[in-house]
Amino acid sequence: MELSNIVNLPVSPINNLIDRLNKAVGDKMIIIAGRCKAYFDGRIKSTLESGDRLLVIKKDLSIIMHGPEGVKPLNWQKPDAGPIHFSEKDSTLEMFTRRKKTGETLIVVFEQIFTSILWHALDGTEIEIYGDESDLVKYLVTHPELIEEGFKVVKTEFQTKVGPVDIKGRDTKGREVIVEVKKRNASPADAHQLKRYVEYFKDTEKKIIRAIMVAPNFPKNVQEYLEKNGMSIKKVPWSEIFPVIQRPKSSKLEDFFVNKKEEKNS
Amino acid sequence: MELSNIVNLPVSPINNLIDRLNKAVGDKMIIIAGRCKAYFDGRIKSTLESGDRLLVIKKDLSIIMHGPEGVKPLNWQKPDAGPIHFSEKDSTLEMFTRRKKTGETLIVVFEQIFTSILWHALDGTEIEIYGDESDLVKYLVTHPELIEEGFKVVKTEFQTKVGPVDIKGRDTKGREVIVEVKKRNASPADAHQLKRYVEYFKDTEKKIIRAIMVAPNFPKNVQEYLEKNGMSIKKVPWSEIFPVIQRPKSSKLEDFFVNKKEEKNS
DNA sequence: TATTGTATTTCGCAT
DNA sequence: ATGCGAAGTACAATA
Repeated sequence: MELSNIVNLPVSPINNLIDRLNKAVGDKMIIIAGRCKAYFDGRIKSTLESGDRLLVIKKDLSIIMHGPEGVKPLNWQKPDAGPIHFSEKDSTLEMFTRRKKTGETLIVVFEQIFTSILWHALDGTEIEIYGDESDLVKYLVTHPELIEEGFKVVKTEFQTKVGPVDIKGRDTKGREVIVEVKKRNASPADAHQLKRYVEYFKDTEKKIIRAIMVAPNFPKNVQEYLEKNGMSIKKVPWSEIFPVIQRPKSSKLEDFFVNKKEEKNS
Repeated sequence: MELSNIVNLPVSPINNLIDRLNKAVGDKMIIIAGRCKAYFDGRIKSTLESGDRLLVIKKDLSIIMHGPEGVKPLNWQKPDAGPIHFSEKDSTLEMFTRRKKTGETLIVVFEQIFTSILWHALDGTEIEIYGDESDLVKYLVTHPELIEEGFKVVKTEFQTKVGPVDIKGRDTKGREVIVEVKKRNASPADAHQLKRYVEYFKDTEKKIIRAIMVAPNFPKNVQEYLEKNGMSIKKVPWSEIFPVIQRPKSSKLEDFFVNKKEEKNS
């Protein structure tokens, strides 16, 4: 990877700054720390009174403006915001952008600029994630006993008219079973959704089918609703199966599963 | 508002840098542009191979790490991430934080630092937003004919045992009506929720009550479900009522409504 | 403090 | 494109 270069821009004279900012748009990452107001109009309108903000314009023309607190930006624009233009307005620096298609408009007016940086930042490799719901299904497929003793997986993650089914299988008595996998505690809506699956199979395919909901925990009313309607519950503590680590070692899902199996066999 | 101060930190000697970073944690906004790897472990795990990143640590101990593209951070931590500590590891700068309660861990290892900034950024006034769901309800209250000819509002945004009700009112025949307001197209879940309200009133208060769902549009299946279950639909094109503007003029919801009324009267 | 519901949700997938 | 559910959702309001 070649070396990135970075420039700390002098903020005055302002004409020179504006010129360099406009030239950097779409090419370098632009970082401006300053005091500004902002106006957004799109699906909603918002105005932001004067305050200290960190404005970042990336080379894909996405815009992010952060205040002193919180993870969520105060204003933003998704990539390809539209032409971004800097100009001087009454000795302030104004950034204007308007997305043609949607009319979303973001205007930022800097009264003061504390520092400004242009950075030719380069992509690294992509992020890898595991532990999402699809991974939970994959994990259950390799550990079907977690669902029920003797459970046999037949099919996973397929579509039906009433929605996607996580796992279909058979129990020890050969009965058909559908399994709904939840990463978080089961909600009433989840329970109702599962019931709709069962009714779908009963109504349209004339099949009585068992249903098991897998989740780390079940609120009492949800558990009652499920059991009252002939469905089963199975608690699976995902947080223990996908535990937090002290220090990073392996990043691949496969490696993680291998480790888990070794632990089991040892 | 007092003047913010900002410091562009020399990145070497590294010991001095680490010292100043650790002292700034929780006090100043820390901005680091550099090449780094990152490791996160929490509800999911993620690893991020080496690349150019912008790391921001705010005074509320929220952490945001951005790559060269996109609005969404590559890694982040919500406020009060836990103790954040910088240290030297084999001539790299390592940031480590672990949230005690959840075990969420984020480690960032900088191989190179291009620039580093400490900024005593100050809060401005809060953002004002309008056009959110609560504003839609307020708008309907001042324009009840949009719901139904002759509709009279009785009560808005109040709680019931089955959840919040947007608007309660009476129709021309004096019948009680509840109105569910949606900013986006109505979903099956929305329809089901509204049905639960009706059933709640029927079961627990022994009242037959009408229900109207307001949304910009209704997918066919949702419309069928609603009408089959005795509920009404009303299309309200919010995008035309809250249009995008060309240039910001007024920011207050009240002003906007005033303008709308003037337009109507003229 | 825990739960609930909105969001310029965003994001991804299937239709 | 549209619809629908999940998200390391984030965040505010509420019980």
